[in-house]
Amino acid sequence: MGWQAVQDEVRARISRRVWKPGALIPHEAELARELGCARATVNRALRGLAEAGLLERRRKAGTRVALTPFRRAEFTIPLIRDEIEGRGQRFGCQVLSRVLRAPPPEVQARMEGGDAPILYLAALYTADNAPYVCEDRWINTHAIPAALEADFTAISPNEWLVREVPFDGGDFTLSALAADAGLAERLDCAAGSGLLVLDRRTWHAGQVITSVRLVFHPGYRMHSQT
Amino acid sequence: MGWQAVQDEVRARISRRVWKPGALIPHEAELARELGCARATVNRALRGLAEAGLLERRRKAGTRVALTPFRRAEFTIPLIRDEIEGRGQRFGCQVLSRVLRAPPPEVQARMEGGDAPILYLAALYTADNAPYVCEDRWINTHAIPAALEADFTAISPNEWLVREVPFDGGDFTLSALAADAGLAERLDCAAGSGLLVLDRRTWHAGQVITSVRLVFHPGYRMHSQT
DNA sequence: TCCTGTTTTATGTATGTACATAATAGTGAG
DNA sequence: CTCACTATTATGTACATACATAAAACAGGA
Repeated sequence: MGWQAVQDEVRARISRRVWKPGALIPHEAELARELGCARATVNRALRGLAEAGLLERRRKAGTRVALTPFRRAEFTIPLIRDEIEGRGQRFGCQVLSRVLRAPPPEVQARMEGGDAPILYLAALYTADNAPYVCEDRWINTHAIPAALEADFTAISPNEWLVREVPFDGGDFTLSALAADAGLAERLDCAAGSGLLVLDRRTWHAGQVITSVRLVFHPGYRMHSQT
Repeated sequence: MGWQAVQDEVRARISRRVWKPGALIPHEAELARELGCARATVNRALRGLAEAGLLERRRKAGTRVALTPFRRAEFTIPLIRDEIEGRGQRFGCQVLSRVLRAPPPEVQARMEGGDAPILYLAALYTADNAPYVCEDRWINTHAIPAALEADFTAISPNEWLVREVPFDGGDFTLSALAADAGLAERLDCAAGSGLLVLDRRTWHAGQVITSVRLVFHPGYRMHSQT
């Protein structure tokens, strides 16, 4: 029995409630004997299920079925160009604004960089010329001076950064917003529409490289499976 | 060198661009020799980084640094009670409605169950008596007849289902909505507020068990890190 | 040139063994 | 009874070895 088969068997037993939520399951050595494989194989299978949140494991205490499984969800952050072209539509990007300016207080807080002027970019991404998502981006020009020279009409800010700048992590939040007059115009939608908002920060070597807010067109959805 | 140390070393080399995006990295056996450990250890480390999206691996072709890392994001679906009590607020749940009725077409499509009447529940979750999130839930009573007898005043629908019903997967979408008059009243907010919406489906044995829409109070945010 | 079948190679998986580690369970002294 | 120490035990990790598998690279023939 390979580790995938062991996983399937364990999943099935949990699903059929042979092993109930919160219950202790047999230890690795016993499962290995029962299923006719090495303990390493069982370990591989159970470790995977624990990472998926289906099991909870502790040394000596053993392995038990999670009380609330499927709480962890994974989704892939959209690469806007791929998302649009993947549906057979034509991708477009217009840079609406590009200035050096002092960030507003909430951006200062997010970027932890004080009130020195940094690069601000406003862009609109379109699918078949229809507004798809608008982007407000702040770039830490102290960490990335090259951003001052980059030509963001030839390549989108996001693609330039991904290509040119190393980074090693980030965080983001999802929220909702009602379209004010300015957003309604940029996204060509009714004022007051509910809009999905993604705020993202990207890090490298302990510094915030860039902070970006994406406001999606009305009706946009993010999907995920568990 | 343990597998964690190997991971750290590889992360560092990617971060410092010793290995650039898209580039091939040395194969496992060579890394094992260089770092002074067994191939299995290197395999464990690299497999983890590939799962995290930092590397791309293919048999025979080798391992290369991902062009767009950090596209995968994981977050934990909130357990409403925990989320509220975790902030030191008082959790509350009122069931506003509970009827057997034919689901509207979009719910029929989501539940793949036709137009036979099923159980509909509307509830409001509160934090310190302030509306926190409102829930519209449909329960497949053919799969879960016990739901017809359950007392959802003593326990929230969500908690009852998690406790009583086995399930083995689900999916969800995140979107945004402008509050209409009804939602504004339920959530005690201004009509037209932008609201975050989570639509979730839960499966067991090939059937949709329950479909639920959560509409969060204005200003609600979901967080994640990569 | 193009197709086809063969070789080569890097990753993927399985196994037995050994030891490390964390945390429970048990023991004994006070 | 309580505290401190010890033994036990299930998981965690490391390693050497072996074989499986996918896919690129190569060779040979039409």
